[in-house]
Amino acid sequence: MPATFKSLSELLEKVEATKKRLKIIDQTANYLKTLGAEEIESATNMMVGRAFPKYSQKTLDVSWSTLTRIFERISVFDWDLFREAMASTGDIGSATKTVLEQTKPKKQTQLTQKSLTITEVRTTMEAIAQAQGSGARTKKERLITALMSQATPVEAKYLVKIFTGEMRTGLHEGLMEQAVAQAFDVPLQRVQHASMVLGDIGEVAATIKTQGLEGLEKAGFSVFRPVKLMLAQTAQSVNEALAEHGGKSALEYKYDGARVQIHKQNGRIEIFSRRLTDVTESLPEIVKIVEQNILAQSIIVEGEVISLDSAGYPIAFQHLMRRFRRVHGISGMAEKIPLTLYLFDILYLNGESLIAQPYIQRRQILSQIAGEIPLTKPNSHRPAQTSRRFPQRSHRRWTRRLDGEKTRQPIRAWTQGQTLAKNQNNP
DNA sequence: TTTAGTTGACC
DNA sequence: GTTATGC
DNA sequence: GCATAACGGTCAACTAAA
Repeated sequence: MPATFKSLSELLEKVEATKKRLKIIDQTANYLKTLGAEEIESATNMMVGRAFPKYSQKTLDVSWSTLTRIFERISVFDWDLFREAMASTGDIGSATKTVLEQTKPKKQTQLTQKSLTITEVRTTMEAIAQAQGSGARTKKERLITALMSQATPVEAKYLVKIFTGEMRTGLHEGLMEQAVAQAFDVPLQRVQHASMVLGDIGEVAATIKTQGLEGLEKAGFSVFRPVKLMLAQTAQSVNEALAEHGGKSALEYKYDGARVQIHKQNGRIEIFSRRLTDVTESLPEIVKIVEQNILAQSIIVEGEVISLDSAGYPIAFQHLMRRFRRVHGISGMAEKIPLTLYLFDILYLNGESLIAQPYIQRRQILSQIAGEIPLTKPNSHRPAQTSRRFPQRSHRRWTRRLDGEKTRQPIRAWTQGQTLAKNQNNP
């Protein structure tokens, strides 16, 4: 029997009620066990506040403003009560529930009405994401209205939370990985690895559900499926970071640009942003650079895209931003704001994952396959001198805006000081 | 055709 | 990206 | 101590309204 959205809402109510992480994991794990193969990916993503898998390019394009109009239409929305509830909980979803509980809907809801299933909610959300072009707003609103009028106040609360992307239940992706591991009695490390290479924890849950531990062990990088990135952590000082690494550290300059993940196979190239958005179309010259330089058959590399002005200095980040996600006037802007790529890591090469390889090894392989593409500049000092010699503060300088006006704001320049990425696989 | 409002995304 | 907060 | 939630500033796309 398909799981109801009500069951998911009730689980999240229990999760929200506690701050104890072990309890959250326990309750979530027990709930995951009750789900079927066809709904577990949707449910898992909804629980962590996503309508779709992390790697998915779909967006709902719905937020609080749209929801407000809808609630005004389907019920007598008590704004004083809403404000009061917002003040006490600070949570839009909770406030919505409070209001809906105390207001009578305009339309009579049938007591015998069949309750929403998780799969139905996903299907409607697909349709909402699909609605584009003229009349899209109306269509989205109609679909949301249909969903909301079938929902109880508690369900509406979590629909709102998913729409706005603000869950505030304490059940975040890290805990969900633990819950999945516990529910299916598989090693946490396996789950975490699969979550990284598959780019989505919901997909991991579905894989285990249908293929068991065996399926999990088979999970590996797949070209054109964006990978969950390893994020850097900041330290108070260079010495603190060096200590964290336990003796062996590599230092590189961190460029104030945009991080990209580049996939290539059989001549096809795709570029993803930090949040796994496909930005290939916006960056034609980066595609060209990769095409001309990286000859490997299949590859996943990471780099930083920055823009240099005519004098060879990097421009301020806000100018660079105008290139990303742009779909109009790309070639014109490409002339005004030309982009440069610096590579800093390689995750996958010709069918082999490289993340278990030490940093030195990966860097070596990267330099061999990069062609003329520069790598991020490494530190060249000896360890004893590192702390003293490596730049620890931003270089500040004046820059010119693209329109020629001189800006008064100093910008973060070429070197931003040390940032030492703690590599979970190779500390 | 222009302007305003909304949304999402990057650091 | 930075800062605040709760285990 | 650690991980995450919550926040800020800026920009472009998109749809609806003027």
